[in-house]
Amino acid sequence: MRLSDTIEQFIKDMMQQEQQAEIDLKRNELAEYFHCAPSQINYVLSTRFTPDHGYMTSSQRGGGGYIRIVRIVRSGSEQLRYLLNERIGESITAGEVQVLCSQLAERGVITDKDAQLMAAAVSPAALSVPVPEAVKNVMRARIARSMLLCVLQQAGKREKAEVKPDEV
Amino acid sequence: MRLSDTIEQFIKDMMQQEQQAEIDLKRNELAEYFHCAPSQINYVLSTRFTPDHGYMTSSQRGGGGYIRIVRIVRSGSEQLRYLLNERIGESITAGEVQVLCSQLAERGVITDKDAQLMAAAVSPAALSVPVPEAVKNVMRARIARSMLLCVLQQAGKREKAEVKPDEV
DNA sequence: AGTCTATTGACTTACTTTGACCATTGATAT
DNA sequence: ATATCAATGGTCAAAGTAAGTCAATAGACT
Repeated sequence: MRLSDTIEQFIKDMMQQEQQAEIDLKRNELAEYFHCAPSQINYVLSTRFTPDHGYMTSSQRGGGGYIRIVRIVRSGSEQLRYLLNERIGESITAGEVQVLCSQLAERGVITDKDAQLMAAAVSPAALSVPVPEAVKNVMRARIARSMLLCVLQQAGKREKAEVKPDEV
Repeated sequence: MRLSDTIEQFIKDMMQQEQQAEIDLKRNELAEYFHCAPSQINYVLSTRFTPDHGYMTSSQRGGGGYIRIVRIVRSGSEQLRYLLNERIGESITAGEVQVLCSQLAERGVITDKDAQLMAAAVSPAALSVPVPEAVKNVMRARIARSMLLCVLQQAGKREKAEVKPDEV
């Protein structure tokens, strides 16, 4: 088995074992544990813990630094996943985003307010900068995806909070 | 946990506990208490108690000197207007937007979720397109303004519905 | 052989902590 | 009044810590 696979499994086991959808790692410690270059950890993250794989990562440098991996809960709305994986492609218009968000609101996946907020983020006014329209639409796709991913991740947190209310 | 974070929390707890929007500290005493260099206190102030974080600081040197930290108090709509008209200019970074949104959430102007949503809209991932960083920051300013305007309008609607006249 | 995946290491960027030196203030002595 | 001094706080750059990037190299699998 390749090292990358081992590290991937190690991290997943860790999350499994701790019943956590979120885990903090020390890049250097992990690297030392597996006797590899620290950047190997980044490789594993970027090839196996991406949003497409159902994970999001963030990190902090400097003293007390860390790498945080969050698993996006798999039970999110079907519609949301469809939008993320298929509907929104490389490029999308402001009008399309607006329609999609309204639909999400109608189905109760997000609030009306958030639908408006997301539409505002990709509105023509928001991107009024001398950049070709084609590029703007690529940005709209990324902005929309980034926000929907955020919603999906929050859905996971809420679920957990509701399922395990005491335990605090 | 980092020393900086510990000191930050210590100061906030102190203000919380005294129910005060204002507190006076002795730099040297604090530093001694935490066994650190006095300038560490300045570091904490300049990275965690800035106007963006909702605080202002002043100080006096010499015998009987002190450091004063004041929590800025503004109503939700005042805060939104301040951000729209003064704070967000032509250009802003992703990090700054993130701090400002957290602050709005902390003050209950928006939810934590919406703060994350807005931060996601201007995150590096959302704008990962081959465009100069300077241009991206101009776009961030416009996107943020567009979203905050949206929040302000929504707040206005609710106010009307709940019959809360001026305050704006 | 050629291509895709994995590994490594040199270099870069980000955040924190410390310390040497500077500036200001109030009290005290002349 | 003025000079001096002790008690504060401020600044800034260096050192320390930890993660990110990227391109060269190495393996693995057609």
